[in-house]
Amino acid sequence: MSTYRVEYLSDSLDDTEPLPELSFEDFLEPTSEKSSQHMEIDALDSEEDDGGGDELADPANDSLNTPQFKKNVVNILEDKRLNPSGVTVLKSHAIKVVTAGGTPPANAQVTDVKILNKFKPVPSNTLKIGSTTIATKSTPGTITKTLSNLTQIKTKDGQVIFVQKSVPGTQSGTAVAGSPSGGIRRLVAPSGIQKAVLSKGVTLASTGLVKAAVPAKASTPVPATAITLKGIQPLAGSSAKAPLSSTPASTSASSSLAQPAKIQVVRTADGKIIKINQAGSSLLLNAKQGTGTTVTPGASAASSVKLSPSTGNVVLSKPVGQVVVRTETPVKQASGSVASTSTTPGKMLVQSGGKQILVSSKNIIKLSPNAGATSSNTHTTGGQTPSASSGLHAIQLPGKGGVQYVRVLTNNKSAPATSATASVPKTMQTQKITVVRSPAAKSAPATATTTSAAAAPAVAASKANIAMGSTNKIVMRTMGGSIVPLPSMQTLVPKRALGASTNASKPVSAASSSATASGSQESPRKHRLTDLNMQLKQLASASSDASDSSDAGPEAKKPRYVITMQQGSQKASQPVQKLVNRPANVQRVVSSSTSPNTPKKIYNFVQSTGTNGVKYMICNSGVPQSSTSAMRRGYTGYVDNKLRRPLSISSQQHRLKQISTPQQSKHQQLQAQAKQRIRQQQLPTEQNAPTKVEPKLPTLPTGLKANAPAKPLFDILKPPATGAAAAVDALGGMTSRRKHCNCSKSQCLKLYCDCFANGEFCQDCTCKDCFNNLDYEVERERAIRSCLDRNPSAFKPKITAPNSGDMRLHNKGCNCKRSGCLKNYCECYEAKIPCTSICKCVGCRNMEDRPDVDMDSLDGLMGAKGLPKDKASNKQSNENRANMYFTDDVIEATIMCMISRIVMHEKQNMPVEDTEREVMEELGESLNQIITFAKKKDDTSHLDESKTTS
DNA sequence: GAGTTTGAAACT
DNA sequence: CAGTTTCAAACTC
Repeated sequence: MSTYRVEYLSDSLDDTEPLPELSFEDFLEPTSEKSSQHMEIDALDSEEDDGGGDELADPANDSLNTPQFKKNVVNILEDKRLNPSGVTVLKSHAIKVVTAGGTPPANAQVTDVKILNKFKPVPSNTLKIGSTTIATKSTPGTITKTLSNLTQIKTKDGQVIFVQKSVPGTQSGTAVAGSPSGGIRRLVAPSGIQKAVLSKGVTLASTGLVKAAVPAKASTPVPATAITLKGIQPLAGSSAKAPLSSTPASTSASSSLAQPAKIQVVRTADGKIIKINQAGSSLLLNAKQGTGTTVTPGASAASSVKLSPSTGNVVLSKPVGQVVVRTETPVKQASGSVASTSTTPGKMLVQSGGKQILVSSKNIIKLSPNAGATSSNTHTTGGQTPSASSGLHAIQLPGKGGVQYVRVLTNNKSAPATSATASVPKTMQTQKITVVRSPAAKSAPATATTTSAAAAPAVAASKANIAMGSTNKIVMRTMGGSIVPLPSMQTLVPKRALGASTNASKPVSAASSSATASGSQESPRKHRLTDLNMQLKQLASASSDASDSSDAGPEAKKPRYVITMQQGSQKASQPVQKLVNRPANVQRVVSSSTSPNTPKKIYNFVQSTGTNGVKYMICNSGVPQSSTSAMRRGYTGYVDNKLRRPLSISSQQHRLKQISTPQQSKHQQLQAQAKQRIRQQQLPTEQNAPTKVEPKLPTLPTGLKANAPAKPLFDILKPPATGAAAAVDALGGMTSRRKHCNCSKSQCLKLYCDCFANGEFCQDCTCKDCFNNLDYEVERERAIRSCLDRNPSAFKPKITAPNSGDMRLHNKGCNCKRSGCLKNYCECYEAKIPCTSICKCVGCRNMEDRPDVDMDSLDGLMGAKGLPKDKASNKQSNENRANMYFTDDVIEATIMCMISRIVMHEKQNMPVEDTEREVMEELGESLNQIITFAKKKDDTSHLDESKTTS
């Protein structure tokens, strides 16, 4: 397929990759109808389906290691936590609107309108349209007067900008300043106002024209008069253009355009289509760059829109229609959902063809399912609005939404421009907006989170996310320059034992007592980690390779701190222009070990796409593995191997493939490369036959590895194959799977097979008729799916710690009858955990206090020694104590401190080594503080207790 | 290494 | 959900 499908964070995407496709469904408000509608759309567009469409509906499939591209999801800034102060605008999404006519100051006056999902804060330089502040603090200009709904802002340099303020209950707050009369609206960028960013917007070509239709009156379906806005300047554009002649008399006083607008609004011959080409930095609507998705200036609509039905994504293969900015008088919709010309107050309605996108919240663009319900525009297929057929989109700027401009490309292709829209009655037409990341804006993808347009739930979730304010979110910029949202503490805390908290706690535990194995690390986190890892794989910087554990050899034994983080997104604080992608998402920070004796620890900063919103994962590995014996069914050491599940792997692989191989044509190539990689892996393994230890971390599907320039997190985390270190699992300190499977009848496609169960490809196994390899990926995927059908949790870890600090427990419990749970037949025993009440075993002897059972770790730190069945109740107190000091705030603060260091160093272009060192130092300091505090607290509490007792 | 035992997974 | 079968690892010799 020509279009890229992005399932994961766009950060990982190459700069050259187009922005993820957006479907209108993505913008729709979560409604029960969506799914159905979506499905319909998919069906309609099935021809364009990449073949992955069937998977869309099945969330579980995400985990599958399927070559298919399931989701055409564009993640846009979802789940991102923005730095309040930081500029969250993605450069790629940013569109600069330069008003014409102004006297260009030295600096090109570019007004950026930001439509950021969940991005609340607008940088000082940014102009908020809508209720939000228009004039940034930097702008010297002041609001001189207000015309009706328009506010005239005079910039310091004398430029005047008219901004229509949102009127409560109305769709005011138009980003575009216009003459009150409804004539030409001219945006004059105040000097202070720097940029208008369209997060999901349509790309404006440098030369492209932006046509603004100003309906004579609100609710007029068809803009009575189209107004062409000149002066839209691509980010890169420098030349200013004179205001369009077509524009009605502009009342706006702003005579001076900022600078010669590079962005040109081109009106097509018929006047319907406006092409906007982006000069280098501008956004492209089409997923593929250079495929004609970009709107080329000129009459002919250059951009094509593709609809990817299967995924629900519609790629706009057809020429991009005009972008019409309509400033309609607010009209209330009968139903909020239905897009009519009138938009609900505070909402922005974007109309394209017969489709409308309603931007309900500031950052949300919603497509009203019922295009034609109220507004005539909705169904106008080409007829009424020439643009409809041509893909003309009207954009209404709501009031306070803060969303200013939206580029919308109609999907002409998938649905015949006119007929399709009309034919599809009430179901919203699944036009999809392909947002192409501008080359300049590399970081944008990072912020965008992918959501499967096809999957209704996913859409809803995405919407929900979008709807949600980003206020709570914290976005940290990683060293790579990517924005890394911090996990919500809710997500982190509960499982912090595994995640960041685990890491944080580890040092403490080590200091206070014996280092506790983080064997309880939960699979979910690992999944996220793996997913992220996979996603980030391609981004890994070559430079970081040096620190790669795989290569480390001797280094592996050293205490190691690995910090992986995504890169590529712009810094939150930095202006859009400065955003630069960095190749490596995952970076490992090898701490100059403060103490050589400290256990190896790997910290991973990972942004996960998990629904829970966990963005960061900090995994501590390197806990001395206590268990040397391989565990049956893949349970080894502290962490069962099943943490590494095909689910995550598959999904990762899948995603990676999608990312790395935007085009399926590359798939085979990837496979070939992957195979070669496998061979290469095998070779060393064989050479190292004595240990014959596989890395505990699930071997990544080869396909995933193919494109990754840098090693994925897994690879990074992998202990060196050589030496005892090899046996240590980075994540859990587990020994790697000691044996290879010997399956003879299951073809290694059932959970009988440890390899399969662990999400690994068979490698160096003695199995027969093995299908657990890339050669039979289809079968493998089918098997995975089958397993998931039977048991959605089939690939989830069997042994987890319910809570941080909890002892690991078998989720299902064993069912032993004859072994007394004292042989490795017993999964509990094999995992070296005592049986619990969950178990159905008979004659269980796998109780507490078994010397051979390793119950250390946090439990040990807390004084908990194992958790027998009857003592499960005691866990709580221990947990409480464990959590006492590692509160969410503490953890988050620690993480933030570390990240802040990274950010700071990055800004200062400091050497990575220094950054690593300081980050580790920061961590150490934080831990020391925590420990100190904890000690004081304990002392105090003891004193209090003694007093009380006395 | 062959055979047995065992219990999870798969199936009915 | 329970019973049975299948399966591969664990175990024994």
